[in-house]
Amino acid sequence: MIEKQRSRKTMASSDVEPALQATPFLPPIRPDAPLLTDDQRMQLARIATRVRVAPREVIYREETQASSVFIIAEGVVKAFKDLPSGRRWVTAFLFPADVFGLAENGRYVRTAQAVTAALLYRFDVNVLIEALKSDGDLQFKFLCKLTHEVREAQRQTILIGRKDAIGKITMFIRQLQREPNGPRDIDLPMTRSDIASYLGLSLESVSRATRALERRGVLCFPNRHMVRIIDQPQFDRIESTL
Amino acid sequence: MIEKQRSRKTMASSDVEPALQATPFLPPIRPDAPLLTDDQRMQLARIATRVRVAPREVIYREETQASSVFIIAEGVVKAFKDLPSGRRWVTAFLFPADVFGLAENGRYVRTAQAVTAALLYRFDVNVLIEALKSDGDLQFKFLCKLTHEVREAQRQTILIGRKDAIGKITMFIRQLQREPNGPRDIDLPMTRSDIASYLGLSLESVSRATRALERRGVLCFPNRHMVRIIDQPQFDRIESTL
DNA sequence: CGGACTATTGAGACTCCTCAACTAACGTGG
DNA sequence: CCACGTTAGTTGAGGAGTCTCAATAGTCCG
Repeated sequence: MIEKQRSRKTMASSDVEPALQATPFLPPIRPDAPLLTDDQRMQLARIATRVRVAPREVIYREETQASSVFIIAEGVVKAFKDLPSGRRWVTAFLFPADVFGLAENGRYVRTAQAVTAALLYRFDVNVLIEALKSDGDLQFKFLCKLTHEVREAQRQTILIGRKDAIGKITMFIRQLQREPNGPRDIDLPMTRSDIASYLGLSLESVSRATRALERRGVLCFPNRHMVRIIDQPQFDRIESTL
Repeated sequence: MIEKQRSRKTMASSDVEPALQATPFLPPIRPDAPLLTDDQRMQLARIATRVRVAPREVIYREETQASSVFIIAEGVVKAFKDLPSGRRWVTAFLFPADVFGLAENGRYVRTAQAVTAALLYRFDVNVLIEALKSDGDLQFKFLCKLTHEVREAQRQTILIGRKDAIGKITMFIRQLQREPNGPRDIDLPMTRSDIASYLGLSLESVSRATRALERRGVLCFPNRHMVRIIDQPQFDRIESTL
C-alpha cells in the first residue's frame, strides 16, 4: 500500500527538485501559477538536503530548537502536540509540496512524524531566508504558499467546528480528495486514531460515523487505508449540510 | 465606549502610517523585530488610501471581486461567512496591525464588517504586490506576518476544537488579553452572538458559561463590553485544562 | 417612554464521550 | 508457514454537556 502510494507521489512531483504549490491571492495570475521556475527549483535544490524518513520516524520534536524548514517531495507527514492531559492533538497532515517546520521564537511548536515513508527537502532556516531575500520572485511564491496555508488552516477550523461526527468525516475525506471531482478512490494513509485526534473526535465516534456512512451506502472501505465514494450526490449533500 | 476604544487604539498604533506586527519564524531576530522601518511606513502610506468606516459598515462582501487588501490602523473588524443554513460563521476578529482581504482566486472568501468605528489602510492589490516585489525586506515582513497568521489560525483551531463552553470562553478572553500577563480589564467590542458564532457555540451557551465563571468568582463584567479577570490563577487553570 | 434588539434562564432532546468487552489485522519469531 | 502476541478497530451501555425552543429580563436609541 505504501509502495503504491509512494510511486504515485513520485510521479506527481518532479522527482528531484523541490515543488511548491499554492493558489495566489491576486486575480491576474492563473490558479496554478506560483509553481517554481526551473532556475528556482535548481537554486532550492542546491541549498536543500534530501532526507528520507521511514514510517513513524520523528522528524523533529516540539519545543526543540528549530533550525530547518522542510518541503515534502513524497509521502505523508503528520504534525501534532502532546497535551498535558496525555491526549495527542494532530494539527495537520502534510502532503507533497507542503511546507512545514515554521518555528515560533526559534522553537518548533509541534512534533512532526512521518506517516508513510517520505522524501523531504530540508533547508537551513538562515540559508533559506537569504535565498528568499535575494530573490523577490521566489519569496513571493512563498508568500502565496503561506496565504494558501492560512486559508487551509481556516478550512480546518470550519471542519473542527462542526459538531456532527458524520459531517466531519465527510469533510475530511473531501479534503483528501483534493479536487471537487477528484478520484472516487482515496488513500487514507493515517490510522483511525490519527483521524480522530485530527477531527477532535474519539476513536469510537470515527468508527461509528464511518460505519454509518457505509451502512447508508454512501461509501465503502475496500481496506483500512482506502475509501471509495459510492454515492457522490448524497456524499456532497451530507458534506455541505451544516 | 467605542470612543474610548478608538482613542486607545490611536495611541497604540502610530497614528498615520500603516503598522505591521508579527513574530518572526527564525531564531536570530528578536520577538518584535518585523516592525516596519520609517521608510517602509512612508512607502506604504504613499500607496494606501485611508478609509474610515462606521460601526456595522460592510467593508466588502464574500464572493465579490477582490481588488484591495486592508491593514487596520484603529478599531475592530469581523470577518464572517453566511452559511446556506442561514447561520453566520464568524471566522475572525481583526485588530490594529492585522492584515485582511486576502482573496482566493480573485474573490473575497468572507464578508468583512466593522465592529466598531475603524480606520483602515486600503491597498490596491497589484500596487501592493509591486511594492513587495521591489522591496525584499518589506516583503519579508509580510512573510513573517503571514506565518504569524498561520499560527493564529491554528490557535483558533484549538480553541474551536474544545468541547467545553467554559474553556472556550476563557481561551477567547485570553486571546483578547494578548500578552500572558496583559491587563486585567479587557474590552469585548463584539456582541455575545458574535462571540458565539466565533466559538461555535449557541448564544445561550456563551451566556451560561460567562455567568458560571462570574458565579465562581473567576471574572466579572462591569458592563456588557468589558470583562475583568478577578482570579487569574483559577482563570489560567481553567484555560489550560484541556 | 416605547420598541427593537440583546442577553439571561429553564426544560427537554440529542449527540458525543467514557468505560469496557470483544473482534480483526498485522508482524514477529519459532 | 503457522501460532501467538500486540496493535487497531468495532460495538454496546450509561453519563455529561450542549443545542433547541420558549419565556423573561435588560439595554440602547429614537
